[in-house]
Amino acid sequence: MTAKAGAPSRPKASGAGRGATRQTLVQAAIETLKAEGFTVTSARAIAKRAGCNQALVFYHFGSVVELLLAALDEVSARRLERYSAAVAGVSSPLELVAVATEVFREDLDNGYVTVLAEMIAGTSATPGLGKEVAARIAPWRDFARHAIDAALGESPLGSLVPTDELSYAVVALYLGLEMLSNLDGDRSQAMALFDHVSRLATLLE
Amino acid sequence: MTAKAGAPSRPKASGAGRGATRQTLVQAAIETLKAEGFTVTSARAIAKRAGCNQALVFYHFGSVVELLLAALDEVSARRLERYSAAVAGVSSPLELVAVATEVFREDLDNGYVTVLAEMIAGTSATPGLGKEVAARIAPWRDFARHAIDAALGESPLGSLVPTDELSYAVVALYLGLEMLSNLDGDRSQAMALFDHVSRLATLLE
DNA sequence: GTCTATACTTGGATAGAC
DNA sequence: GTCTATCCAAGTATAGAC
Repeated sequence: MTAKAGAPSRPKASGAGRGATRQTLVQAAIETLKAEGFTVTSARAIAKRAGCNQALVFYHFGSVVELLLAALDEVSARRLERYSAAVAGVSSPLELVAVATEVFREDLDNGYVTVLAEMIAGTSATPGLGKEVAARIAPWRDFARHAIDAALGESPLGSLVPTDELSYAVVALYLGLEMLSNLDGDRSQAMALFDHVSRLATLLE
Repeated sequence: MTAKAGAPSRPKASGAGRGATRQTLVQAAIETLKAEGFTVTSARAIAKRAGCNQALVFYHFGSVVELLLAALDEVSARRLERYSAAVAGVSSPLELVAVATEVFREDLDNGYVTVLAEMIAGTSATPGLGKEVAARIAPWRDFARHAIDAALGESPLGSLVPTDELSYAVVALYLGLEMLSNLDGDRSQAMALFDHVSRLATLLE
């Protein structure tokens, strides 16, 4: 076998191929979703941002929705990587809250969760999309559970609050806070909340 | 002056007029948003459900977005009325959680919060829509704060957790839970969470 | 106040040249 | 693999008859 990495003469409808144009389209899809929203994110809009032709969307991904799912995959992967790094040294609730506050700010600045929110928005428009999006959120919850376990450790709080349900609530709350903050462009309310939770965590130490 | 209730010879672009067709259109808009989602909720789709002509949307509301905002107004008013009635006799955290569980189930069954979620979704597509939607969420938060105040009463918990920030978190969490539950059509996770919060509230009594 | 008809725009998707 | 050209469907919005 040669070292050639499998020339995609017949490209798959989905998956994270490494072709240059593919990656450009995925990145352009992310930026369009963030800047314009689901309803405006058409094949033409994405292609324009990517500096290529509209037909390439269908050649590489088969449909616009497939490209959008690839974009969500990409964002999700990037964020999980970042979260994992940020949470690596955490061993107390106070530290975890500090990290959560920081990544929340990052997500808001970069519009990462907006991508997810827009995909959720489009869910009811496309049959079967809901299941796909839900599958891409599952790892976030797993991650949250893991981080909470690590932070609570042997503390008595761990038995009082089952991390299973707590992690689900955390993901829901995180999503809701991002959406509300985006709505009126005012993050101060969410930040005040993080602040207070941080103070509560201090009391626990 | 006659008893005639102000014949709308020149209809306003917004507002909750009482004309029969207006109300029919608003109701149809709500149902279309719930069943089809923001992206599919066009003037044509709404009119079809209302059993009238597409042009009437523009005659009565000026644009599709204005009609959608009127629909959100209507849903918000209905839900607040229902919430207020349900929460009237509540005087303890345990009772409040029970009521919250019940209205959450109702909202999910009837797709009320879906309407809000879809509007939030469409926010990035229409400039200025975000501010309008945010203004319509504000009363929900006021209501939550009021209900929490009433349930916590003089309890020491009231001073530990500022209801100002707690009410914001509750609205965000509620929104996030509805969205996640809708995504995969599985409400059991959210229900398990309500269950556990209820058990925690019991411990407080 | 409600309808039909229509002008105009945008988007998904495909065919075929290069 | 990328482009041009094109078809077709659907949407917003308006004009004008009734």
